[in-house]
Amino acid sequence: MTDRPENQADAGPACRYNAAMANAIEEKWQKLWAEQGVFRQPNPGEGGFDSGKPKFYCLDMFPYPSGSGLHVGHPEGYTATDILCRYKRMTGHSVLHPMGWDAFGLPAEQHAIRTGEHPASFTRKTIDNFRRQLQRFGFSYDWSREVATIDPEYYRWTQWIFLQIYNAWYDPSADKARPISALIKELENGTLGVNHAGEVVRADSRSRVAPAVTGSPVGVLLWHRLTAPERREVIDSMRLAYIEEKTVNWCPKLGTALANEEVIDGRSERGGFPVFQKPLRQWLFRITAFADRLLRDLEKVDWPASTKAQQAEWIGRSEGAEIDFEVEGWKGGEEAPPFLRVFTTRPDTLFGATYMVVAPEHPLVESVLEHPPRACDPLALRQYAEKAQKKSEQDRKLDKKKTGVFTGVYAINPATGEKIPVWTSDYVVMGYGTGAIMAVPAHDERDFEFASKFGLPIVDVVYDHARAAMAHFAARAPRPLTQSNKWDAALIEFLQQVVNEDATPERFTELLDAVAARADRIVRREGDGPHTVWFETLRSMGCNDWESFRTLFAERAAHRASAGAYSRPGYAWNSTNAAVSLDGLSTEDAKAKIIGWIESQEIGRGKVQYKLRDWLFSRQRYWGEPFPIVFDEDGDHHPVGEDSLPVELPPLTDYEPEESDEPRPLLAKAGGWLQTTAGEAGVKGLDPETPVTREANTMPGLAGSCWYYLRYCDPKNNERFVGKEAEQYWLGDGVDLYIGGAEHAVLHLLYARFWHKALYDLGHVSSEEPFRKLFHQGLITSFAFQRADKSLVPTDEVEEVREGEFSEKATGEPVKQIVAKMSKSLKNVVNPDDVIAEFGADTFRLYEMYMGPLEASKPWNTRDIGGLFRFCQRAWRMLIDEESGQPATQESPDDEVEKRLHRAIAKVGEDIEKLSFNTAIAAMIEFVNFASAAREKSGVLLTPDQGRRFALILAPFAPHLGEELWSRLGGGGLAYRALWPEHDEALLVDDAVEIAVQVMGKVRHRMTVPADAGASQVETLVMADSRVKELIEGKTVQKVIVVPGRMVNIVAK
RNA sequence: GGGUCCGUGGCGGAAUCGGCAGACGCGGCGGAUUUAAAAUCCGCUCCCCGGAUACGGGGGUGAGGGUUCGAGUCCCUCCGGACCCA
Repeated sequence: MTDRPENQADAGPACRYNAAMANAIEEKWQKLWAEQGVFRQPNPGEGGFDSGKPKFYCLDMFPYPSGSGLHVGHPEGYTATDILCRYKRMTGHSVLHPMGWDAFGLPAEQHAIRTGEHPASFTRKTIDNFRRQLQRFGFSYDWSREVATIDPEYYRWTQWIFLQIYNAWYDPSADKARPISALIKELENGTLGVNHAGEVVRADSRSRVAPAVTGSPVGVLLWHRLTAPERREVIDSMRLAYIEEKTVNWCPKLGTALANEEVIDGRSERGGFPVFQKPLRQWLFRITAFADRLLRDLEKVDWPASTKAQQAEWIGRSEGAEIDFEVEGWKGGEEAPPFLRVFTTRPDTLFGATYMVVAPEHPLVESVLEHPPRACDPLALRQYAEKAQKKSEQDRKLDKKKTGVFTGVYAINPATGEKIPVWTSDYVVMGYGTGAIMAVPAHDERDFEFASKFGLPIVDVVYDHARAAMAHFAARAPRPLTQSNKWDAALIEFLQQVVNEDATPERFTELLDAVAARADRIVRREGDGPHTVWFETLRSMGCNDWESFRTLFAERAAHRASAGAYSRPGYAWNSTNAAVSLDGLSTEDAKAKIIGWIESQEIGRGKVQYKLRDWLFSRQRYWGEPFPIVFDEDGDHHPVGEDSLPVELPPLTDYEPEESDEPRPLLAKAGGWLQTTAGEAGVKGLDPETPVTREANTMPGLAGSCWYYLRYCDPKNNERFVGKEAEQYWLGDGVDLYIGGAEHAVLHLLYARFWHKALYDLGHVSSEEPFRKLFHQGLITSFAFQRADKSLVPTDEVEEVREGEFSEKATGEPVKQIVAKMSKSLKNVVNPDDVIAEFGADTFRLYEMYMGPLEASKPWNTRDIGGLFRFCQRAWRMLIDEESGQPATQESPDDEVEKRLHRAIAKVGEDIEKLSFNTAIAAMIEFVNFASAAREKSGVLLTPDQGRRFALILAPFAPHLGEELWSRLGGGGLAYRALWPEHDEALLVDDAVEIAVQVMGKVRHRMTVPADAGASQVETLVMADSRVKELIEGKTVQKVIVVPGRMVNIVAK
């Protein structure tokens, strides 16, 4: 920046608003606000609380205090909420506007490994730096409510919430979480029973579905007959927080499990070390029990449509069916009945299931290996199954090259009665559905690839609109249409009819008859638009003559011919047996019909399935919340008593993960802490001397952020995670406005909603949804430069040759200016501290809000900041004499200035409510421009009162400048505490308005008419105008449309 | 491949319900101030044609079509981009 504006120089008048002054007044007011504690918002029951005011809870997303400090993206959302909060206070609200730190996480731990500095001390420093940076912006956070997830007094309650969830189960009949104690009671009194599979069932329920290969016969077992360990197992399996052996990506070198995104080609993203699949006992949250409510309740919240859509997509509700396929040629064990159960979202394609696939881990594979049928190659099968274990689930699903082995077993397709082979392949995984699928290669991409590779039949059972029509034509076209050499022209006539009418298959025969009736008039019209497209389609399917076309559909091979599966909805085809026919039905109707048939045959049932998985809650890290759980010598888990919380993190001497084949969390290094007694750990119900081992995993990063908005309501409470009264007051109907980035659209928001609902069910919070209104600020991007070959050039290697034209300094080659994310490599990262030093925080705030709509992603352009700095300067000059620093005002108000001021007040207030800050600022600029011009032309000044009112509407945006102007103009107290100025509606409208006069929709003339004139009066005035008469001379006026206050349109020919 | 959203001057962007397209800012051009520059202030600035004053005409919101007295805004097709999911 060589040509930086000289706003720092002390040249110019003594009292001009420049960077030095901006920084001085900003620091002055920040000090004063802090000294007077003006940002503190009391809770109900505390001194200074005003119960007469409506509440407004405005929340910023919990920042992670990274070592590199704030970037320009942080203050965007924070400035928006600050403006709104300041405005809400001025309009008489009690405003809760807190800030805190989501401070656990890997970076501090990695820093500890490098430097040996304790993650806590490092994190404290980054927090202090973040807080300093935020305070420099003048944000009005109530810092007395500051919380950090790493404070033992905070994570004490994170652990407490874990225990609430641990001690709860999901009661499907009540559709809510209830305490485990209630479950035990109902098992005791026989309302609930336990079946042989160890599942809790209603005592009176009877399953009509035949048992599957994986299940056991159903029968109700009385709770009282179970042994104590059996009972314990049943209870533990019902908890909302439960332990399960889960396969993870284990990296021995790093000594930790990795998320799927951290594994690339079987190696760790960091370091490139090999990663293996390893079963690990881990904690999971049963979020799937809440799937339906999490989906349903999206309707209750005011959130961006895209975010709702993403959550719904993530939850992934699909209505499908569970179907049992009879298995032949396989002598399973006594206990294993000869059925293969599958779940499918497309039961309507049942007729097209030409083979089945089971996961390599499926019990059928093991059974087959014990008694191999004749067609089975046991050696190959065993090898394949073992190899599959080593691949990650992600790789298995995505791998383009399909592999698999035939099990030698056949199943019967219940719809067609055909024998279909059962294969095993790693593209089917055990974790989803039943671990077995019916493969419909014509309508599923992966099945298609598999079938193509292994030569399995591919049979069409669904067609899109056009292919359905082709199939109809192939089967039913009368001879006159097909015998001539114009069969393709006739087909195209028919297709045109079908498409034009958007006809469903029911109408096909009728349309075909109509085409046949004029068979002699059909000509081939290749070369004219739509016809050509159809001809090309036919050729691409390899249909060069009538016979090949007819055969294609007769053999149900249209999808095979076009070398791709058709997986979208369409019309069922080729789906008829003696008992049921789906032909011609839309996919939706076909699903309903086939499910009805399946249920009537007692071979399956309709079933709702979710994509959502339970939340894996264990991490093998150090820098996270410890679990309030210990294990006894039998390996059974026990909760730490609530009065013994928090379970604090033990100090470690080093944070280096152990290189090991055996997954071992970092905390296992703290031997003295790990091995303890029940008494010392505070476990109830065990002999205090019982030796126990603490849970050495820690909670994941998203745990602390699941409830911070609750703690803010009552951050110092040490009796409860949040006081009841405070929670009800601030959160009775949820957070009023939650602003943060769209990158948290799924996980954080979904997990927080899940915790909130669990707490609601258990009676700890009063609302069902935590965040009533959500808003995402857009990304702040930056300009970057692109060479002709699309490679990017760092910003400092580019110069502007002419307006809007840039070239690379080294080569002189022209480069294109594009918008890209800020990145260190592109040298286009902006540091807020630098910008503040050069222009002040007020200018920074104004600039970010003026860039464009809050929700839009927009490029940072340093050049533009000067405009907002000049606005501050002009606003200052409008009211303050630049030489003396004294107010430059006059005694009596100018009418026009007063009118414009009212308009600005009204517009700014409205726009703040709409979060339309860019247009609010534009309105203030317009006012300042008007006042400057008035002074220039006629020496008119504002009165002190007008100046003060302007200072008040400026204050939410540029709080320091607002405060300074307010005080210099004699405002009493702080602008921060003042009331928003009133405006007079009567002054918002002019007596006369200029309207446009259109003739045939084109603006031809402008006229000034009274603002309150009615439509007929306006029409009379307009039609009497001489210019209008001129314009319509020689024409007949057919109609005159009057939009009062805007325009008149004369329809004349 | 699917979902969500978006295409308006040289740039960022305005434009309630379908009613004067381009508010406001940047940049650019011209002027004032200055020894000079910076800073500051004032004026002009969608494109084209004619008149050269305060005017008149034509075109124009990614492309093409449609609905309407009237479309940046609504509908259809296409092209391009962003984000999310796969």
